[in-house]
Amino acid sequence: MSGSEFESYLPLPQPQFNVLVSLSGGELHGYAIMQLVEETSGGVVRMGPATMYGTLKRLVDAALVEESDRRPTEDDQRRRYYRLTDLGRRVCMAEADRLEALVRRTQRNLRPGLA
Amino acid sequence: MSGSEFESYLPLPQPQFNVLVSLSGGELHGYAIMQLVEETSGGVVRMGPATMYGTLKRLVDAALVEESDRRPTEDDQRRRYYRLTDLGRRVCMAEADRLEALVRRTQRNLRPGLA
DNA sequence: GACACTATATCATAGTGTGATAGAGTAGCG
DNA sequence: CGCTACTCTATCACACTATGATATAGTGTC
Repeated sequence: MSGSEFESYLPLPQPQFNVLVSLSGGELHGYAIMQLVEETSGGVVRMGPATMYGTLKRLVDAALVEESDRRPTEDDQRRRYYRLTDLGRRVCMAEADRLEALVRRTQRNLRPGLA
Repeated sequence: MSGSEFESYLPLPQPQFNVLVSLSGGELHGYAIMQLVEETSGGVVRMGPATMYGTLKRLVDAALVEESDRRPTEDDQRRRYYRLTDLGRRVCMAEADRLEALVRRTQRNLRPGLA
């Protein structure tokens, strides 16, 4: 009837979706995610370390994200890199589709009739 | 630098956005919103009464939604109708724009490279 | 008038989100 | 070097949100 079999993960809490989207562009370490989320949202979405690392932990526990063992040598050794799992990629897309429908409905209802 | 002046309301908690989108199609009573959210999400998003009425209360307190004094005569008298305020309409659009950017980024990053 | 459903409402609790804070590694500089 | 500023991960304590369960009452139908 509906769509994918990932619905049990949906709707994704906002910080989790933000992190998944950030990682959709390639693997990153936590601090970089924090900065990226703030940057790409134009400063609207601010994610402090507590939100960041808590969210990351939940995503790893849910197997949507995994830690990469790769550590580029020229890197700061503290950095821990994370990447999407295949499941995470699919869930992220499913959530994006869900949100897209909401966005379209909003725009259809609200754009034409600006009082 | 950024966009609208509604950023202090963003990001909107998910249930609040769901309610605003539901009301973007016209005024509704609470029970109808509950059903509409579940229907339009294909059953993925389920909003029980506690979430519904709690969310509605917050939206009214924030002046994004207001109760309509109109009561269609043929109606069940218990029903209380709600509608978007002008502010609510703008905030809803701003949130939709924010989400649209995330959705696009996800699709751009994830659609092409389906392993 | 009994029964199923609609409709609003609240409580108690679980689960998330968040600022503050800590502490260690890194980089530059005098 | 020793100082300072910044990066990076991490956790605590608290506030806020979300939710299932439950209550109560109106509506419709047989």
